[in-house]
Amino acid sequence: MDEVFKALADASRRSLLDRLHARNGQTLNELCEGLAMTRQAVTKHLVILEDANLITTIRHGREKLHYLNPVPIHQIGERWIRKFERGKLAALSELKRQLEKRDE
Amino acid sequence: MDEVFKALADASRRSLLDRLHARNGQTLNELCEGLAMTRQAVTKHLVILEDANLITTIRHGREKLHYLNPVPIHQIGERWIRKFERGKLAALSELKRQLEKRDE
DNA sequence: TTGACATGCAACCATTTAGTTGCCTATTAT
DNA sequence: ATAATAGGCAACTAAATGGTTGCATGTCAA
Repeated sequence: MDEVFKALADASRRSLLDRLHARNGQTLNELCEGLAMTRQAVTKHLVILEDANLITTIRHGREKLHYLNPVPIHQIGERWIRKFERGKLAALSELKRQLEKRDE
Repeated sequence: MDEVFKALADASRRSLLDRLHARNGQTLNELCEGLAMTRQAVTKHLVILEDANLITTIRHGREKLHYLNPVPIHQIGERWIRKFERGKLAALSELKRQLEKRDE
């Protein structure tokens, strides 16, 4: 879980996930196109994404295809985000109450 | 948005958010209790969380109370997580198809 | 079979990050 | 008034991070 959060912390990596979301199964070179970064830098990002299980790769001859794995993202939504959303309204009204109390 | 992802990338900071979720409105010293970290380290984490708008603070005499702001977390769920969940089933079946194709 | 293409590996570098220590300031309680 | 308490500021450090360059390897096409 920590690996996933760390992987998502970088804007370049999130953008790579966006690209794969737009078109799944791209090669390394395809993912490099238009980025202000060397191929090796992109490779490193992809390795981090793969270690976090956010993408899966398949060698196809001399090319490597990258596929999005949406499961970890979903899990973050389920196990983390939702927990905070449950208490959302309660937390906000509590905050409001305290803010008003400050001016007494 | 980037600030929020960066803020969430650290396990200590996520744990601080958890603590506030369990009990809102804690002081700095309360948040330090039981942590293997100096008070100053915790302060730094709290500043990062505050800059990312994940918490709000109120000075109350000589103490500083910390309140959770669930809005940015909710936004990540809305603007980011959900986007990937939409294509989830499609992506998985596509992945399955490709994995099977590999063995041809 | 040989050249071009797609990717991998490793060493190196600058910056950011997470943490520390030491000292200072403001508020409260005795 | 003064001691204890709650927190703030700044300088420093070690390790992690994001990037580079140079070279090596494996695969495909002419």
